[in-house]
Formats: sequence, C-alpha cells, structure tokens
Amino acid sequence: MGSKHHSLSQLVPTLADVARFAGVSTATVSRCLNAPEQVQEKTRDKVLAAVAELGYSPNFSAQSLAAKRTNTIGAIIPTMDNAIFARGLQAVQEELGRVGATLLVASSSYRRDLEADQIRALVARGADGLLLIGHDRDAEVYAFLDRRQVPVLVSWAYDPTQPKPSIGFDNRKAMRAMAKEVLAKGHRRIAAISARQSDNDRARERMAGVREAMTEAGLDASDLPVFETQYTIEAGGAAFTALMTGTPAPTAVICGNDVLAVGALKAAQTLGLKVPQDVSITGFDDIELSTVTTPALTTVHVPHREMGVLAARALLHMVTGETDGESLHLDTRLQLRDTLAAPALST
Amino acid sequence: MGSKHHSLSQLVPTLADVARFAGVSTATVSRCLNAPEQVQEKTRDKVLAAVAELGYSPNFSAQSLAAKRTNTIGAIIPTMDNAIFARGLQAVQEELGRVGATLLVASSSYRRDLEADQIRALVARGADGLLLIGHDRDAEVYAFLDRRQVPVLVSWAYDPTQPKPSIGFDNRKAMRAMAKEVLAKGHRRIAAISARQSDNDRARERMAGVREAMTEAGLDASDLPVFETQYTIEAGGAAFTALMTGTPAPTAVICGNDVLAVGALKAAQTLGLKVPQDVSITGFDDIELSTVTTPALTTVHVPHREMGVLAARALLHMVTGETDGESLHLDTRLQLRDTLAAPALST
DNA sequence: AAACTGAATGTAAGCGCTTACATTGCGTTT
DNA sequence: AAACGCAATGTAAGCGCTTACATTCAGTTT
Repeated sequence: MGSKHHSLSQLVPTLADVARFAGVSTATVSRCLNAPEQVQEKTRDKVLAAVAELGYSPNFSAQSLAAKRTNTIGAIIPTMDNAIFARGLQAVQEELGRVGATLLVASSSYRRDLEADQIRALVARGADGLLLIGHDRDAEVYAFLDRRQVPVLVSWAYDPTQPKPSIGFDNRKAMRAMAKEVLAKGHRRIAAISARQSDNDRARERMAGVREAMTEAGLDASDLPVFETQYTIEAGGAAFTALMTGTPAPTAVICGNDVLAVGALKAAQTLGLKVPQDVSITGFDDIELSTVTTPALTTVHVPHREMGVLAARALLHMVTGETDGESLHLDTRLQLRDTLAAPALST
Repeated sequence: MGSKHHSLSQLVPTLADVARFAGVSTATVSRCLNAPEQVQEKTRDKVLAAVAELGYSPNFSAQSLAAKRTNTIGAIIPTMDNAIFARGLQAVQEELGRVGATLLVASSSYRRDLEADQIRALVARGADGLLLIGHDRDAEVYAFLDRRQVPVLVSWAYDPTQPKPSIGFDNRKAMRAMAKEVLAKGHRRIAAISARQSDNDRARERMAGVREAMTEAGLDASDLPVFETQYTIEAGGAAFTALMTGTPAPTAVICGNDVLAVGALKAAQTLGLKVPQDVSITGFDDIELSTVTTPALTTVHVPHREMGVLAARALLHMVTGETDGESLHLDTRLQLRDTLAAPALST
C-alpha cells in the first residue's frame, strides 16, 4: 500500500546495480537486454540472473533519452466514444506489439485545435511516428511535424495527391457507390446527414460522393439537403427529425456514418415511420452497432482490421527509414441489410 | 515530407539553445517554464520570446528523467472494443487534463497475463499512478507495484476490504437489485450469462448478487444456470441460444453486461422469441448500445462519468502524497426499459 | 557607510541509460 | 613463439533536463 514518500527501503534497481551484482560493466548489461546475440551465453546467463534477482526493469525515460528513440507510435483519433476507430486501432496495436513497439492513443473530439495539441504532446513524448486520421490539418501542424522529422501516416482515408501518404479507402468513391445503390432503388428525394465538413475531409468526400452519384443519375446535386451535426446518436436523431419535417420529405436519408444512421433509425421509430417502408436510411463504417438495430442497418463496410494492420506495418517501415511511406488503397463494399428498399409509390 | 535521416538542417532546439539565445542560464529557462512566478517579468518575456522564436518544446524523456516524475497516469482497461469503459475514461482524461496531467491507456483483452504486462509497461514508462479495473490480480503484481511505490486506484468496483482503495459501485448489490426486480415480476426460472468469473471479481460479484436475491426470495440459488462466455455480442447470442434450448427454458435471462444482453436480444429475434413477452432479458452498464435496440434494454445504470471524475481526482491526490487513497462508494440504479416484464402465465 | 537581507539568477551535479571507441584475450596463422 | 584478427567486454562521454546550492545585487537597517 506503500505511500510514495519517505522510503528508506531499497530503491528501484538501476542498470548499474545489475552490472555490479553480475560483475560486469553497464555496457554488457545493456547489450544483454538489447542485443543479446552480441554477448556470450555464459555472461548473458549471469546478467539475466542478476536482472531477475534484483527485479530490474529499464527506465523508459533514460532509455529513450540516451537512444533518441522511444519505440512508440502515436495515434490520434477523433473519438473513443464509439467503435468506429476501435477495431482498426486494436489491429494497429497488435501489429506494433509483434515487434515490441507501443501504441500511444489520444483523441481529439473531432476538434482541430485539440488535435494539434495532442500532436504536439505526442511528439514531445517522443513518438517515433504518428498515425493520423484524414488529411485535413493546418499547414503549420504539418510544418511542425516536418521540422521535427516525425514520420506521419494518414489513415481512414486515401488520397495520394495529399502531402502525407495515406492507407485507407476512397471515401468519395465508397459513398458514391452507396448513393448509386439508393438511386437504383428508385429514390429521387434524397437527403443527407453529415459531420461538419469544414474540418473533415472524410465527411466532405463522402458528401461529394453522394452528389457525384446524383449528377450521374441526371439529378441536380445542388438540390441535396445536407444536415450537418455532431457524430452522436442523439444528434443524428435530431437531424433526421428536422429533415423529415421538411416539405417534401425525403424518401431516403444517407448518413455520414453508422452512429448518425442509428440515431436516425431511432428517430424514425419515434416519429412512427417504418423503415424501410416509409423511409430508407443508410450508414457508413459497418460497426457492430449497425447489426443490433431492428431493422439492421444497410451500410458501407470498411476493412478496419486490414487497414490497421497495413498502416502499422507501413509506419514501422517509415520510422526505420526503409521507406518514405507509400499510399495504399483498400476497397470498401456495400453491406446491404434491411434499412434500404424502394420508396413507396406516390406522393 | 522529411525523411528522418541525413539531416544537416537545424536540429530540434534544446533548453540550452533557448538559454543561449535569451542570454540567461538554463536554470532560468527551466524556471520560466515550470515555475514562472520565480522569475522576473522582464527575464521571463525575454525567455518566452526565445522559446517562441526557436520553436522550442521540452523533451519529455529528459524532463522526466531529471524530475523523476512524468505527470502521467496510466489506466488499463479490459477492452476498448465497446463503450463500457469509454465514457468513464473520457471523464478521467478530462479531469487529468485540467491539471496538465496526461492519461496513458492500455487494454488487456480481459486477460490477466496481458494486464500484468501492461502494468509493467506503464510503470516502466514512469506512470506516476495507475488506474485499474477491479481488484482481482495476482499477488505478485501487487508486490511489484508496492515495491515500485506506484499509487494504485481501483475503479468499476467498490470493496473497501481489498488491499487497494477503490472508487466505484458495489457490483453485487447492484446486480442483486436487478435480480430482485426480475423476481418481483414473477419470474422463477432464471438463467444468467456472465463473463468468466475466475479472473474477474466484477463478474463474480454480479453473479453472487443474483444468487443472493434468489435466496432472499426463497429460491435455491444453486439452481441458477450460468453460462460463462466472452464479452461479445456474438458470444452473448450463442449463450442465450444454448440457455433457451435447455429444458425447461428460463423465462428471464440476466446478463452480466449490456453487450451480452444485446447479443441475447438479437438471438431471441433469430429464435423467433418475442422480448419481453416470451422471455425477459436484462443488462448491466447502461451504455449507449442499450438504447438503440428494439425493444430498448432494461439494465443497471452505472454513473460512468462521475466515477471517472472522482477516480481521477483521487489518484492525483495519491500521486502527490496528499492521501493514501480512500475508497468511495457510488450508487447505481435500475434503468427500466422494455426488455423486462412479467412472465407469460403457464407452462 | 557598513552590514545585512532576500529575491533573482547562475553553476554544475546528476537522473539512468546507450554507444563509439578502447582494451582484452584467445584461437589462428606464419 | 611471435604476430595477427576478431569476438567479447569495458570505459566513459554524453542525451536534455531539474534542482540544490552558490552567487550576485538591490534595497534596508543600523
């Protein structure tokens, strides 16, 4: 229950303690731990015994100060509140773990200023590389990162024209496919619910995808009502309610992600609207949430795990300087479930 | 796009650079940053100007090596995959942020060995204090922590008889209340779905709560069928299916948490069972998931945010040595929604 | 004016590691 | 047996900070 203060007791053992105990130099102990093949088996055994005996474990700060390397990758995601990034990040973590690297995660609450703070914090902590979501970011943040020479990889997006490499999917294309599907069902009065587009390239691209599909179908894309709101279930519900009370009400509501879509679905129930008979709703991401609603959500499936694994590997290579980082495109696919159907005849 | 290697360019500025630039000593710069009131305004301005000019930011490793303090709290939660711990942890993070401390989060996948690894990793990284979920842990882990004199606070549980202080709720009492409610509705054939109890005091306590309620109601608690499985929707569904195909089938299934309950709910639909007419289902935690299902889940509400805030504050006090850590009990309450009703007459 | 304050600043010794370079010692070669 | 090469180990110089202690220098006091 040790109160942290007033310890006359044995302090935490250091490398030097181990060296003394084993009768070798500190260099040898360090090598035993970091490059065991460089030291003779006999010596190694002696040292490892001392390590075990004293309960030694290296001091991370000292280690990274001396080695100028932390073996740590930082990731900043918009939110931990829902599962959108959880699965992908889990994969990143596992992949990093394989090579002994650690993942430090921070969240920005979808706020640009907070993200910049977190980036600085992770860099100050010595992150060897950074995994960021989406490309949108102030130029000065990128300037800072370049100055510090921290490798950066973008994920959950794919756009090889951007300054930083990205491993992910094409948000616009993915959403366009969904919108085409909606249009193919015969919907003509479509509305959308999106996150704020100004700070968020992914949201922007998804909406652009919807508009492209409309244009291709010969509709006027500027007609598309888009309700911008936060990424929460409640907000999605409120947006849906607002949209449906407009005249004429849409027959399909395309949501920027599953969280919004689930909110819309709940709101539809509250409004007494049957989904998909009275109105169709679609999501994006295919998180677990989308399978538990009734009806289950039609959405865009994103290969979260695969994306995480590939991003982790790429970042690792960037950190070791093996590559400057190459962009990689992953495919999404439509996950058709029960919230999309042809519109009712009439009005 | 700076590749990390071969830079002849200006390196990252150090404290010494700032000192030189401002024409003061390194000690003064350090004080400007950490205890600005100790330095004269004129000097401070000069120094801060130099900091801004050079784009200086302190090296975290050096700082914590020298100060023997990282201003970092570590937390290890069983999973990031669902929202059970997300909201509470968000609150912890915000509360720590107020005083400039950082939260480092790791997850253990509900595995004792991995949790021990993570604990060691966080301690090696110099976490000033640790927030852990539940009391169950190998004695040697606690011994290690005591030896290192790292303050530890347990949350998501409350048991003042345990060696480490805890801030949370009484899992047994909370679940007993739910079970009493189920019994009060008239259910007599009850079954339960739980996480593995052997490694998990919270799961164990919850099941004990169910049994206590049964005993109080004059039933034989040893009759209670308990299906142990992982905390996933699928597993919950499988467990439910198994339970319902037993003879006689239970009229109410009490689940150890909302994730399991939602899985059970889905499985019920698949089996063609109406909830709550054919079978009642209850959850625990009251995460967002429980509001989006149809019918919405009856569950135990846990004050996640409050718990997070209080835990953060307590840990901060423990770290500064102001207290050894006092346990604190928070109340849960039943969140009655639509999945619990009286059993059908008959069989 | 000498002596004494105390606030502001400076000096320099580490913190616990890694690693370039130096040294040792043993098996080979000649 | 002298000379060499190379693997194994040791020596010691930092890494970029914090902080105990020393110094300086106004302003007070006597």
